[in-house]
Amino acid sequence: MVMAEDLQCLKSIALLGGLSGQVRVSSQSLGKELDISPQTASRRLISLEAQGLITRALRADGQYIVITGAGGDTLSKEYADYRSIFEETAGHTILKGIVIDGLGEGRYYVSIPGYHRQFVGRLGFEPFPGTLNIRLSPASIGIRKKLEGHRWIPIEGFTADERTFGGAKCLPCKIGEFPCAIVVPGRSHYPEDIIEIISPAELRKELNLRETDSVTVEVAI
Amino acid sequence: MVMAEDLQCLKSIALLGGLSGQVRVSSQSLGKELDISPQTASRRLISLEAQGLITRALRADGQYIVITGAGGDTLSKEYADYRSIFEETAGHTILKGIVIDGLGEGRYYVSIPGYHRQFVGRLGFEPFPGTLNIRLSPASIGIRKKLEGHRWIPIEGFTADERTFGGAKCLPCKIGEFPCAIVVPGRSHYPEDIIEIISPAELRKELNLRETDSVTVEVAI
DNA sequence: ATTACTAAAAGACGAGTAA
DNA sequence: TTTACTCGTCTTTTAGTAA
Repeated sequence: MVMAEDLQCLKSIALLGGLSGQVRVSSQSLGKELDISPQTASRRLISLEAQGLITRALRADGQYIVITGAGGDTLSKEYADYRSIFEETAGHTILKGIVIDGLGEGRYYVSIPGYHRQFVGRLGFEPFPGTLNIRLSPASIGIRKKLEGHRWIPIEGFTADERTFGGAKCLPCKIGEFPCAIVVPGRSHYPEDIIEIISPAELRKELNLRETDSVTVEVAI
Repeated sequence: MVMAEDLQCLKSIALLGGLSGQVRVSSQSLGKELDISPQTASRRLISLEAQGLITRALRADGQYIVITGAGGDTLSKEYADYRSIFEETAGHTILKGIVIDGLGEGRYYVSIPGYHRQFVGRLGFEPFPGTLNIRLSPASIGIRKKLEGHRWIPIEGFTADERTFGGAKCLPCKIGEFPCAIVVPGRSHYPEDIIEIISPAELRKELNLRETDSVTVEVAI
């Protein structure tokens, strides 16, 4: 991983136009920009070059710098991070994670008529009796939080056979081409890194998913 | 200015959802994420809190962190930097700089009939006899480089009175509500931090500009 | 498991300097 | 003016430890 200071330095060069072509930079000018000494600035440039992030052409009056492909990639990744912090990806949000084994609870709940009826009526599909459990990647946990503000479909709680069944909420989504929904129980303190998916298809079979396989869930905005 | 490492740390918290609400972070998990020791991670969090960029609620099992408004602003500035590196601002590009005194050359050249005729014909306005010279800010120098790929309007060179006059190119733009054009001489090695503006209006007078006043030039894409 | 201290080790910084 | 070295200083890091 590129060190934070090097990245900061690379960004400055990019702002000066280093991605579009040669930029004249001196240790002093760069130092002023970043509030560091010219010596340190010089060292940073040497370091960036050693990492293959920039190429330098030294002249008497300074150095002409171009950001390499690798350097551009580095910046681009950083940019993607910021985009995922501030924007929802145009039109859809992506959650990534790995398949984990559920506790078999999903299978039980989905088959209870009081829930089943609501799933069919409000989601528009007949859920396969079972859920796909996904452990989200750290970054996806953050993205998932933003989904809280979306239009979740409520599943009402009810009483049957002298037992109370709690409410829940669903968010329609897709895995590959399969329509799905994220289901979150209403009250209980649900772990934030895990989501449960229901779908009319048996996703594990259809997508040939095993434990620890990675999956991508797409939520339309 | 926020230190590069602190910023990196703040970004990680944002990716985990710290902008939308509380995030549970431990020194260890953060350390793993950033490839630093838990001790250092702990120190970073303390530092971020001291700078008012996050608030922390310590519990036995870790700490619950929220990014403050100031923290969000910091990230937002960074995001803006990356946007200006990778995107052209939607619909228009902004160059900023300060007014500097020209050498009076502009006045001379604009009044030469061979040029004057072309300006009128190709730019659609009769230029005031004089140019506004602007020294671009460091960041704008980078942005200006991207403009190289735009559709510049050529001004042909010619010979008159046994003298050759070199070609140039123009890029229509606006300062405030005044239509203008950036003029760049064809051959000569023109300093990259300076642009020359022509306009039908006497901009210095109309906009009450004096030396070192800052100006914003808007180029439509 | 945590956080966060102290103290030793490592590493970065910038002044000075040469080219 | 530059770059980039050396070197002494100071900061940062991490191990160890306590709570």
